[in-house]
Amino acid sequence: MSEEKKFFKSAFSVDPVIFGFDQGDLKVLLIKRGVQPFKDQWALPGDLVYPNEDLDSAAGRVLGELTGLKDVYLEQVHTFGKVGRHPLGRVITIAYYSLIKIDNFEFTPASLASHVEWHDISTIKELAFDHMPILKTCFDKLKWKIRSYPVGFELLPKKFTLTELQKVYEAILEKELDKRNFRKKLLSTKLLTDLNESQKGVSHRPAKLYSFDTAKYEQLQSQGYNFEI
Amino acid sequence: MSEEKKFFKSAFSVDPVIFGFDQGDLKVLLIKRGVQPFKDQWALPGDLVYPNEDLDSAAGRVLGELTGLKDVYLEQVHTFGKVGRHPLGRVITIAYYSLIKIDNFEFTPASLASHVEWHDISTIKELAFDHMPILKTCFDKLKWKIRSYPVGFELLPKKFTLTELQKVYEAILEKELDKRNFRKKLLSTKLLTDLNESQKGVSHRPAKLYSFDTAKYEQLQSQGYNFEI
DNA sequence: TCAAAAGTGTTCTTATTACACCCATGG
DNA sequence: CCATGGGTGTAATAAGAACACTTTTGA
Repeated sequence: MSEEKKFFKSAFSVDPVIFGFDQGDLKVLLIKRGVQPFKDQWALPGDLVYPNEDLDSAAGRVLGELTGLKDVYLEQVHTFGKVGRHPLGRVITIAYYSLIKIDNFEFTPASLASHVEWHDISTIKELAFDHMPILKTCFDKLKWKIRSYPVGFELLPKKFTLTELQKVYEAILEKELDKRNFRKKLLSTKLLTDLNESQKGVSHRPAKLYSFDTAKYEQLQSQGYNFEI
Repeated sequence: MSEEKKFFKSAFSVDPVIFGFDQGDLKVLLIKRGVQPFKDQWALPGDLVYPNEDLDSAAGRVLGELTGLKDVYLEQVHTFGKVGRHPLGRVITIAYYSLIKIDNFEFTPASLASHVEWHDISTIKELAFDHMPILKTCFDKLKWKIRSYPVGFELLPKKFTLTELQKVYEAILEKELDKRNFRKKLLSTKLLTDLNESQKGVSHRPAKLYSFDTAKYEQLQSQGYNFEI
């Protein structure tokens, strides 16, 4: 046991990559660091995990403190643990990504205190620590995920139009999709509920609103159904 | 900094799930624990990560100590960190899976010392710690991986027959595949080199031997090619 | 009446599935 | 000459890709 003491001198953190969607662009929530190391640089909003705290809970806590949101989509991606990646000691970090509905987002006191901002993912060129590769890994995972699971909806309000949904896919996959094929595919899943409502106040033909039928998806999934785009 | 001291009291381990393939069955390398906790129970061959050791290196080291092999296929899968998952303190573990060619496998002194055995994956019902869910998570990842990347070859000798390869896929995917369609698909990738050699000493028509063209795969992949089964 | 985005089907091409018989070898 | 696994092709079906015009609304 005393032999093992030397091992118990490490810490670990969680680093959630928080994705949002607005105006046709995929956004990432970053904080501007107020303290050393990497003072005044943009970083992912990570935190150390408490000794009595589960990893997923820690990621959820960081997310809640920052956004005021509970019960959002959160998924572990990869653990980064290079020796020397953190100036304070041996700290490995477990990366998560989260999908949130930006319109629900409220700045909490904690997030007002420091600088917290949405950044268009395509404009992020430099981050503190090893946060650039973490961001890339999480984005790649999201790219894969959205083709096999219906997670795109997590970025949209409950009621959305098909064009909005298509723009989510286009922003994440970084390529344009054919409107007719996209609609055909999505509607053929039978997982979109036509709400018989329309957009209001747009100066063009108003689009129909849909919602995603989570219950039906879960029921189909339990029977072996796979959502594929 | 003293405030942060309380965080630096944790340890982390790596737990590689080592897959092998023999006689048509997918195998996992397990050790029988010689010490408490979980003495005399089967477990994944994990170890604590040294303070000055990278995570991937640690997983490679454990693998090398146990099997005598270097440079084998190794991939990080997921990090398990529930409070209380380890009796000695806060220990989170980073799970890896590895694919090795069983015919290269040699017991090293380290592995002779303790009990080390290949177990047919379908027969494993109970493991020490939280190693059952770790095993399941790694197996699920391998199932996914083999459909999108040519990793099945890692489990076979350099020269193999198409039937052997098919059996690898069937063992991992846990379902039977059509012989003609499987061969058509694999040969259409143009990534198998026909060695113009045949099996020797089998009491039936001898099968042709193939090898996987890694260089060609990497070249195609860099041009955006996706291997899909 | 104009601008802007919504909505809608068909054809062509490609990939997937299902399926049965002859072949080469060792015993 | 028998038992064993190796090796091969085609037809039917399903999925994916390409493509252009009409509709509805607010200004």
